Amino acid sequence: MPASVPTRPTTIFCASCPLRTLPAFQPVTAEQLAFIQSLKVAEVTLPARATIVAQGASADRLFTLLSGWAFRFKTLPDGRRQILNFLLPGDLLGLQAKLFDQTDHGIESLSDVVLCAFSRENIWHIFRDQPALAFDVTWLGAREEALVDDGLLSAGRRTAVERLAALLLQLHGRAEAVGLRRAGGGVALPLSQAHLADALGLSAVHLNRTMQRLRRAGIVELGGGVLRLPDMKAIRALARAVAPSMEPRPLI
Amino acid sequence: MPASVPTRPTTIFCASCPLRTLPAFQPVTAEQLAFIQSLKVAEVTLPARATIVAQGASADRLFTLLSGWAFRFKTLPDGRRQILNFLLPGDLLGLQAKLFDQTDHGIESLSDVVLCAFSRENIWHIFRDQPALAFDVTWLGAREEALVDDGLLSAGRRTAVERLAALLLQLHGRAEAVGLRRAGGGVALPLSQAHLADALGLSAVHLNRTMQRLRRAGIVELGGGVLRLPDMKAIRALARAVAPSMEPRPLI
DNA sequence: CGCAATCTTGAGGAGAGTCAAGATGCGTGG
DNA sequence: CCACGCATCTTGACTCTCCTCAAGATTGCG
Repeated sequence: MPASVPTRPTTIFCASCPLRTLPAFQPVTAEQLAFIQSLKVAEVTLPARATIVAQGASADRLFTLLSGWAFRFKTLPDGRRQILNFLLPGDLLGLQAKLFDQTDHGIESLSDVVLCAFSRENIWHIFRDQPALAFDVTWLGAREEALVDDGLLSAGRRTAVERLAALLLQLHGRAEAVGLRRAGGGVALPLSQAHLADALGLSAVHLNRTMQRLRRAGIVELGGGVLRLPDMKAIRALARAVAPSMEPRPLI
Repeated sequence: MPASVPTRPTTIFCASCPLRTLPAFQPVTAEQLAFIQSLKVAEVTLPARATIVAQGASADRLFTLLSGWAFRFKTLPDGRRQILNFLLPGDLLGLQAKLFDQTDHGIESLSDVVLCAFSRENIWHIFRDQPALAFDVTWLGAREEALVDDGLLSAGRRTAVERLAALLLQLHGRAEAVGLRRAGGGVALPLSQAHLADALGLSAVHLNRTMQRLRRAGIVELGGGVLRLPDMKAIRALARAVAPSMEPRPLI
């Protein structure tokens, strides 16, 4: 896994950003769009399993995930790993790393990813020149915290089945919102069971058994990188989750 | 527990805010100080165990905790509760509630608290008129997320002893930083064991037994609302925690 | 002085972890 | 085209951490 991030020249213009056409994202003014374009210093393509931000490293850049999946994680000295949350297209990466000069978590790609890179100084320009966009940065940070909050509720107080149901439900909804719906009614989900286990605070073995319970109950179909939830009502009841708000969100 | 928040006129001027004298907080310019003062619409005093923000409610205000302790939490429909993080003087409350128009977590006081209240619109004024302060708001939000990240690492991957050690270490450090040091070398800690259990994803019974292990090992002394950590080296090793950065932080 | 919340202790059980082995799938190269 | 190797998934057996239920001891406070 390369610790440094190769770059190549920008190839996608924000004005024709494929994400912006999705209803999940708020519209922006022409001026804001031009500003965002001016922030973008590079486009970065990485394969699956690449280190995007190393744990403990200082990040010199901030990214928006254009396509693909990634996750934030922490590891303890003896190797135990906790996945903090998953990152999907449109999500902001490295805000903490940027603000604190050092991260105590890493970010790794799950699939091939394309990232829009913003330089360190540019972040400050947002706050200075574009208060509405600065507000959006804060909003995206708060949304990420809300995801981690839910993960903590899961790890702390939900049973294994509830945790898995809640996570699959969340990922299904998020993937759908960014246009990852598949023909058969499912969504692409490039996670191994080991990833799910590390996200939920379970062992891989126990996660596997829990998954089979949901499968045999006809609530989850997962295989070949595709997730289908045939019984949304049942899985929502299991997760004891409230339907997440589907309001359009900012995209920077 | 009152769901609404009584107010009384402002009595403490930001210029003479007792928190600002602490080295834990960044200095501000006279102009910023005046701006912050202009944001403050009220000062709120609440007793222990009061609801500051109800779970599921929309928050019309943002607060800075001036004195006392509070915590953010989520509950499942059947009553299981997870404490997300603890709030100490200088911390910002209700940012998520403000940004999302509705919270799925509640905030409750642990001790008598005094809050500085900012109105909903004023938050926007910060972004429009004071980019440096807006940046600080984002910073405080990211810091809160870092705390939740650590809580998730604990709940997901640390053993009961490690979790407790990590939390007590964190709270000890934070309390010290805001001047809650006591004569005997400890810090005030107004938490019941039930609170610690709910923060760590443990049952109250198991937390009690875990606490006794740390006590008998001479690593923790907790009683009468005072926490002492006689063997910092041992508890840090147990928690497998890195020493948190002690850089001055923003105060709004 | 007495109630209520909190803390403590015991006993038994269940959920989840560990260890270990085998099955399945897949990309690569001979 | 098949064989090999590696990663992932699956299953079984056993263990142990942590939970639940239940009863008592302490403490603080009106």
